[in-house]
Amino acid sequence: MTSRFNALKADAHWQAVWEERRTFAADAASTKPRAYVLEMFPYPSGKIHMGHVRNYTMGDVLARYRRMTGHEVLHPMGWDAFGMPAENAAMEKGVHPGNWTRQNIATMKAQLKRLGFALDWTRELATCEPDYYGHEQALFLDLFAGGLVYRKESSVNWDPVDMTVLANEQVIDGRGWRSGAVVEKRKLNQWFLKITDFADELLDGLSSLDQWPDKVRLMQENWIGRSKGLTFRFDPVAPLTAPIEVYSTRPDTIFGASFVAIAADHPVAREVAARDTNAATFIERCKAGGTTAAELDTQEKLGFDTGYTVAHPFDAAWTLPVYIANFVLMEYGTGAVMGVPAHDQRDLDLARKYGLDVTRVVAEGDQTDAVFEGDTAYTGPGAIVNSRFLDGMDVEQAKAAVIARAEGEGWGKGSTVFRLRDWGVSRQRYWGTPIPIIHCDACGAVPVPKDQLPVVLPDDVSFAIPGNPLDRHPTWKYVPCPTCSGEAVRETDTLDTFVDSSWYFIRFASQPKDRPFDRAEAEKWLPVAQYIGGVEHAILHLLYARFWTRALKHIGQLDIAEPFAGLFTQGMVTHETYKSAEGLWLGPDDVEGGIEVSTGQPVTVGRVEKMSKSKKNTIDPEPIVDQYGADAVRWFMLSDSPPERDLPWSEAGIDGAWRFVQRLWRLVGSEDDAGEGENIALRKLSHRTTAGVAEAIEGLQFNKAVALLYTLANAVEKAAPSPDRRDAVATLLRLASPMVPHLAEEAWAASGQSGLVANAPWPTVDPAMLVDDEVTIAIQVNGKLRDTLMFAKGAPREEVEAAALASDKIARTLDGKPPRKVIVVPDRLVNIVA
RNA sequence: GCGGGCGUGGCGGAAUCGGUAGACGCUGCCGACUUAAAAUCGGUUUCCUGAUGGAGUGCGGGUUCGAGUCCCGCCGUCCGCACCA
Repeated sequence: MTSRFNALKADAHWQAVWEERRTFAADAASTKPRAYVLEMFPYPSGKIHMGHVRNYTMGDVLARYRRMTGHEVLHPMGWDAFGMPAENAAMEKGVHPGNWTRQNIATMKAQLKRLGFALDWTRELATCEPDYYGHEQALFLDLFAGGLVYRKESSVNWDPVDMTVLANEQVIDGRGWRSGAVVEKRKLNQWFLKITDFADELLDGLSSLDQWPDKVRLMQENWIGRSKGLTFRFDPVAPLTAPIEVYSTRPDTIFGASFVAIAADHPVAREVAARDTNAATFIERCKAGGTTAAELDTQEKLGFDTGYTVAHPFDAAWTLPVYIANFVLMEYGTGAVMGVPAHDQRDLDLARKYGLDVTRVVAEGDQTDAVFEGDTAYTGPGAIVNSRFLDGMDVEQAKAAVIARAEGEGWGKGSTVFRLRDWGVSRQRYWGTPIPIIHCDACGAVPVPKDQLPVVLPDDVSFAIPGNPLDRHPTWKYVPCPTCSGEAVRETDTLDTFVDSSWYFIRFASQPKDRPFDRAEAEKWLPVAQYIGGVEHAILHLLYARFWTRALKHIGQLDIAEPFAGLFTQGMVTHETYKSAEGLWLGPDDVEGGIEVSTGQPVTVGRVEKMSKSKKNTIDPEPIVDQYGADAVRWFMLSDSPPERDLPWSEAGIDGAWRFVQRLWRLVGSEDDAGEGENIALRKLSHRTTAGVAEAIEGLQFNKAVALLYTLANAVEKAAPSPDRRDAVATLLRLASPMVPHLAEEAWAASGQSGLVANAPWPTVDPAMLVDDEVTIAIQVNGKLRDTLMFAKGAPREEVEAAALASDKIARTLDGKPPRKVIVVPDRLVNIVA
C-alpha cells in the first residue's frame, strides 16, 4: 500500500467498476426489503453547484447504508428539464432550448458521476423528452376524463414586452423580473387542475406524515388555509334588488355588525361604478394599490359608501350601509364581508374613519359596555353581550347557535372555505409539455386521442421576436378535429413545469414504454422512503406532487395516498462575502488574507450568506473535486453542520476533510504486523461506534456520524497492534464507506477482500459489547460537581453513597456539616444536600 | 401584523430521558521531527485567578436535591405567510 491516497486515480477506477458491474441498478424482482431513496432532481441550468453536492451526498450516504443493511435500494436520478432559463438562453444566445438543455445535462451528469454517487443511471429520465412528457400528456387526459381538469377565463400577470405570463414570484414591485416592464393583469383562458377538490384530504393527510419536518407541514397547513364559518345572505333594501352574500368565521358577532363591505370587483360594486363616476374612480384607486408586504402594512383602509343598504338577518328593520372597501378580496370567500368593528381591526379602522357604529358584543373581562372605545379591536374570547338571544353564551356556543338558526331559517349555511386555489397550469411558453388538446369551433376543446400521443414540440421555432413560438409556428397548430375532422387548432399553451415534477418519482419506479407506469411495479417501490431537497419546495412542488398522487388514486390508477413517507429539507451551503474598497462584490479567488489581490487594497468581509452569483461568493465544485478528490468533498459536506442547517464553506474545512481522508488511508495501511493480546476497550468502542453511526445515519444526523468516526479513528491510532485493533480498522472502513466510498473500495481491495465494499454488509453489533462494566459516578454537593468516582456497573446504592461520603473532597466541601439528604441516581450520580 | 425556528468557547457544533456543559472538527498557541520547508506527531485552546478556587449555555424570574434542557416574562436573530373576513 502506498503512503498517499491517490484520490484522482481511485475515483476514476472505482466509478468505472461500479458502472461496468451495474452495482447500483435497482432490481425490481428482488425479494429483499425495499428502500426508495430520492433527492429532488435538478434543473439542468449549466453546472452543478455546492447545494447539489450537499443534497446528493446526503442521499447517497443513506442509499449506500441501506444497501449495507440488506435493502434493495432504488436511488435514481433525472432532469427537471423544461423551463424558462432554456428559453432565455435561446433569446440571448440564439441557441435552441433543446440543445442548450441537453448539453447542460451531459455536463452535469459527468459532474455527478465524478462524485461517485450510487445512482441507478439505467432509470435516468429527462422531462423534456417525448418519452417522458408524452406519458404526462396521457395522464393529463386521464385526469381530464376524470373531471379534474377544466378551463376558465382567469386573470394573469402579463408581461407586455416579453409577451408572456409571469408567475407571482416573477413579478417584483409590479414589474417583470426580466423585462422590467410594468406587469398588466390580463384575462386569459387557462387550464386548471382541481386541487381544491382535495383540499380536505391534503390537509388531513399531513397528520399521517410523521417523518416530515413540522415546519413544512405547518407551511402546507397555512397554505391550504382551511377555515370554518357561516356563508349567509343580507337581504336587499330597495333600490338594491339582489341579496349580498357574505362569509364570516365569526357569526357569533353578528349583532355587532354595522356595515357590509364588498370587494372592488364585486358585481354590486361594478353596477354602482357604471352609473357613478366617483365609485368608478374609487375602484380604480383600489386596484392601483400595491400588493407588496410593506404597502399592505401601511395602506389605509378605504371605503366608498354605495348608498345601498341591506337588512340584518335577525331584524328586517335594522339596515346596514354597503361599502366598497379596498381590503376585501374578490378571490376569497364570497367577495363580501360583514363589518364588525369592535372585533376586527380592519373593520374598526374603516368604522372610525367613516364614523360608523362600534358595538361591543364580546365581553373583554368585565367590560360589557355596548359602546366600544379605543382603536384596537378585541379578538379574544369572552361572553357574548348586547346580542339578544346569544347573550351569556361563549364564542363557540354562539357560533353554533347562529349557524343553527341560519340553516333553520334558510338564510345561511355553515361552510368551510379554503385559501388554496385551483392550480392554473397553462403557460404561454415553448419549452414545456404541450397541452394535448385540440380546439374545434364545432366540438369545443377535444382531447388528443391517445394513439396520437405524444404531441411533440416542433424543433423549427424562432425566438427572434417575443411571444410564444408555438402560437406563431406556420404549421404545427393546424390539425383536423379528432371528432368531426373539421378545421381545428392545437392548444399552444404548455404545462407548468411543476406538472413534470409531480409524478417523476413514479416514472422512476416503473418505466414501461407504452404507458406512464405499471401500477403493480410502482406500488412495490412507493412511497419514497426518504425524499431530500431544499426547503424552497416546501409548498408548491410538495403540495402538487401530493395532489397528483391523490388524483391518480382518485381515478383508480395507483393505490398510494402519500408519495413521500419521509421528507428531509437540507440547509444551504454558504460562504463569506467580500466587498472591495470601492464597494463592489469580490469572489473568494479575488481575496487573500483580507486583501484584494489585484489592487492590494483591504477588503470588507461581509456576512456569511447563501452562495449566489450576484454576490460572487460561489465555489465551483468541479475544481475542488479535481484538487481534493470526491471523498474529501463528500466528507466535508457531511461534517460539522447539522444537515438541516446551513453549511459554511471554508478552505480550512475542505483541507481538514482531505487530511482525514489521508489519515484514514494511513490507518488502514498500517495493519501489517499482527500484534498480540486483547484490547477490550477498543473492541467495545468499535461496537458502540457501529451502533451509533447506524443510528445517526438513519436519523440523517451525518455530522454526528462523522464525529463518532473521528473518535474511533483517534482511538485506533493510539492503540498498539493487536487482533482487536485490526478488527477495529476493518470496522472503521466499513462504517466510513458510505461517506468515502472510493477510499473504502481501494482499501478493501488492497487488504485482499473479495468483491466490493459497496456490497458488503454493515458490521454486526454485539449488544453485550455496548454495556460498560465500570461507570464513572459524579458526586455533587448541592448540585455542584465535587468529585467523580469509579464503580462497577450496578453497584448498590448504599455502597455508592458510603463511598461518596467517604471522599476527601466531599468531606472538605461539607466541612463537618451533616448531610440532610442524599440522592443516588444508579450508575450516574450522587447529590448530597447539605 | 400572524405563524414558526434558533440563541452554548475565537468558529461549526455535541450534550435528543431534567443528572459530570463544551464530545468531534476548524482556527490559534507551544513543542517534537527536519539543514529548512511541507507533511506528520505530541501538548494546549470557555472566562477570571499564580495556584487552591470561582463564574459560566441571550437577559430577568420561577419549579426542582439538581435546569443548556421544564414554566413565566423579556431581548435579539432567521424563515414562512401576508388585508383570508
